[in-house]
Amino acid sequence: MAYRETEKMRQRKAEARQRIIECTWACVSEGGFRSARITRIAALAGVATGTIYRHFESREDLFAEIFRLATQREVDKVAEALTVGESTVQRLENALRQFATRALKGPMKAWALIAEPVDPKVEEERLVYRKAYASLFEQAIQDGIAEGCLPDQDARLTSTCLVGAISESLVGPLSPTQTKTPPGHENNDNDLVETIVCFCIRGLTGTRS
Amino acid sequence: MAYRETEKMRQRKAEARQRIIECTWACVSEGGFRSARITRIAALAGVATGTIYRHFESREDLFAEIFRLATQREVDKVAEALTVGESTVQRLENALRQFATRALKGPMKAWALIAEPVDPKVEEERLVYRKAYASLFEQAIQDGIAEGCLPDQDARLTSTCLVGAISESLVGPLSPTQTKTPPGHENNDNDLVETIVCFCIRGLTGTRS
DNA sequence: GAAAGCATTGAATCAATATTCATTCTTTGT
DNA sequence: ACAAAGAATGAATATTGATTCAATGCTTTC
Repeated sequence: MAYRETEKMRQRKAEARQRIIECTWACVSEGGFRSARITRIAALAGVATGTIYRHFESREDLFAEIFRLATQREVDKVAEALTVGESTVQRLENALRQFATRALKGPMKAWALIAEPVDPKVEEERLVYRKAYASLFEQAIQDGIAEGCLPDQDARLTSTCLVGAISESLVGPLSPTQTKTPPGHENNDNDLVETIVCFCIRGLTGTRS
Repeated sequence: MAYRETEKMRQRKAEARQRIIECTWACVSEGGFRSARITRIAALAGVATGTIYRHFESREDLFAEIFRLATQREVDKVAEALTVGESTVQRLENALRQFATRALKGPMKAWALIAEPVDPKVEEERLVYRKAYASLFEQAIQDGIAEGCLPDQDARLTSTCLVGAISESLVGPLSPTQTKTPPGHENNDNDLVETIVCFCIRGLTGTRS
């Protein structure tokens, strides 16, 4: 026996894997999943196409992993936002605002994660993460109900409605075919976010606050 | 000159086209767009694959057409529901309920139209029709604002929120991987619909009605 | 019933990349 | 320095249905 995997090698491989992940995300951020070519990713990462397949089973698996990592970051941000605020309602508002604002800041990324047509394995991840968002909201809503600041409701369902309402109302603005704000509507984004948040909070609270 | 298209022929062609459309919709109703094979459609319609291409430019075009027809039916139903009811709010409730109820009645069809990952040309149609739904709601909301029974709001955006909230909360139940209601939850569907409608109406009105 | 023009057929072709794998290069332990 | 064990390479291959088109069959007109 003359070769055994050493720490140095393990690290080098990890770095390659990391580079592949980063370059894939770079490609996706630029044009979504569909247009991200393995050859391009390999070139960017400075490896051969074959090497990618030592690190990931298949293109779909690679994409699923990228999706998972990227979305987890977003979920974490929302979870974090959900801890900030005096009242439960404020915390929810904060989280919704965070979600929408971040999406509008990186439209192509958000589109890829929220609305781009993707292959089954990635779509599966998407469903998982939609549930993850919904679960975060669900918990907060249940807290709100317990505190008495939200009317009794099926928290699971209404949390899903929140996710749907935000996502849908962002799809138009995010859509890569019409990403540019028409002139004279520059700080529309703020109004957009506020209207969505307002709708959502009303949906939960049933008040005009 | 020995042949000119005659009425009889025109009709025969129209029938073939119609049959192709119906069989395509049958396939889609069964497994969505992705799994609808041209060969299968041709076989069902009793024509050769090549024939399909005299009636439609391409698979995508065929699908886009099928999507248009199917969705238009749904839009019409919603539009119709929107005319029934004493008050604007009741009419909106009615329309939302119609949308959700019909989707739950044909889960695979609804999934194909609302949530299945589809090719660009079909996705384009989907955007068009989401706007169509939103426009219907938008008009009603504006009426409501004018009448004073809805608070002032960006009708375009809140209508989009409605579409998003319903669609999203239906996606889970519709998803072809988990179409069966778990035992003991048989008439969940009604509660589901009512909760969604309630959320939406609250979102619009800001009251607990 | 014959010729001309269209429609239909479906096996063969195409297209577009993801994926493979024989070969080459690197690392490791003695 | 050498051999053993991996790792990396990237040109060649595989895949998968959609799409084409030469051959065949129907309709129509005279």
